[in-house]
Formats: sequence, C-alpha cells, structure tokens
Amino acid sequence: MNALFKALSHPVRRRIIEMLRKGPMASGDIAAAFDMSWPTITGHLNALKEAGLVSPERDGASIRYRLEISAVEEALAFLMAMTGTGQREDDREDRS
Amino acid sequence: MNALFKALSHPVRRRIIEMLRKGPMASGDIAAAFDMSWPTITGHLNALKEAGLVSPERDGASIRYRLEISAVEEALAFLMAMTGTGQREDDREDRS
DNA sequence: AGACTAATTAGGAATATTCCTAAATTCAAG
DNA sequence: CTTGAATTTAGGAATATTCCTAATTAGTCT
Repeated sequence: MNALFKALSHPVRRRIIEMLRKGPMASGDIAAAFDMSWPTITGHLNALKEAGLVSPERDGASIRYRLEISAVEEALAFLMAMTGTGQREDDREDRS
Repeated sequence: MNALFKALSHPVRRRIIEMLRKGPMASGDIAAAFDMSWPTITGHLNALKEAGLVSPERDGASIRYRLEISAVEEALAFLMAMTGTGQREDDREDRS
C-alpha cells in the first residue's frame, strides 16, 4: 500500500499511468513521450512495477508495459474508505 | 493535484487522515498517537494542509484539525478516471 | 558469430524528505 | 502582565528521490 501511494506521488509516473490506459506501450515509446532520458523513465517504470501498477512483457525486440488496473483499485478502495463510501452502517449519522 | 498525492504518499499522513475521519482532533492528541516528536507531526499536518486535506481551527487553547473530504475526493476522481469508472460513453466496449 | 536495437543497471551529483532538539510563538487564565 | 500549556518555527543531520551519462545486458536479424 505504501509503495502504491509512493508510486502515485510523482507527476511523471501518474502521466505514464494515464498513457497506459489506452493500452500497453513499449518502454522506448513511453520514454520518447517525455523530455527526460530513457534510463530515468526506466527508473519510474521500475517504481510502478514495484507498486504492482504495471507489468512488463516482452514483445519481440521491445518490452511492453501494461497497466494493472487492480492496483489502481487498491488505492481507490483506500480513499473511498475515507470519503464515507465504504462507511460501516453503525457509523452513519442518518440512521432512522 | 501533485501536493495532494505527495501528501498521501507517507504512511503517517495517511494514518492521520484515517484518525480524522471520526472527527476533528487537536494537534497534541494527534501527536500523542504516534511514536514521534510533536514537531514532526506538525510538519506532517502542514503537508496535509498544503494539500488541502485538513484545515486547522482554534478551539480555546488548542488547535483542532478537520479532514477536508473534498480534497480526498479529488484524488479519488483522478484514480477513477483510470479504472474506467469515469470512462466516456464512446470509449466503452460493451456498447450495444 | 557479429552488428544493431531496445532496455536496463551502475555510479554519482543535486535536491528533497523526514526526523530530531532547541527556541519562539500564541493564547488562556490567574 | 506573568506563568504555563499548546503548538509552530528554525536549524541541521541522516536518508531518500530524482535525474544524468556511461556501461552493460538481452534479444533480433542477417
């Protein structure tokens, strides 16, 4: 859970996640979309992988990264637990 | 949005948020719940305040911090946009 | 195998985060 | 207005993050 939110805490990593929503992408294509060195992007991809947010799979010469929606949903569940969406019946005020 | 996810990226800050779900708490009471110095907790409260996640209000001798649910919902909206919950009609596959 | 392409690892500098103790601030109440 | 309690600010050490360039690995293709 900690690695997850830590991964989400960097703008470049969030943008990578956004890019991958449309489908898996090669490491090089992701790197090309940023004004940063490829190794730097590899580092961010590693952070996302550690967090379970993406998974790599080889595709011929290149490696494609796929977004793991389930990990995003974990973070979502945590936040929903605080907006009251996941609130227990007993805790509610509007009890009749 | 960046300050928001950055604020959420530290376990102590997430735990503070969880504590405040039950209602506003004094800075000292929050600090007492952790095995850390009070100034350290003040620092975390400042980060949460910068992110709009909490707001301080004086209550006699002490200062109570209140959770700002709307800020949590911002983060929630961002994540929902990637799980497909906020997906546009045109993007869906199960179109009939 | 050898050359080429895709991607990662290594090493290191700059910067940011986290946490501490000590000092300052702010307010309440005698 | 002084004392005391609640809280924040200041300053600084230890650690972590972010980013770079150079070197390396892994895989493709002739």
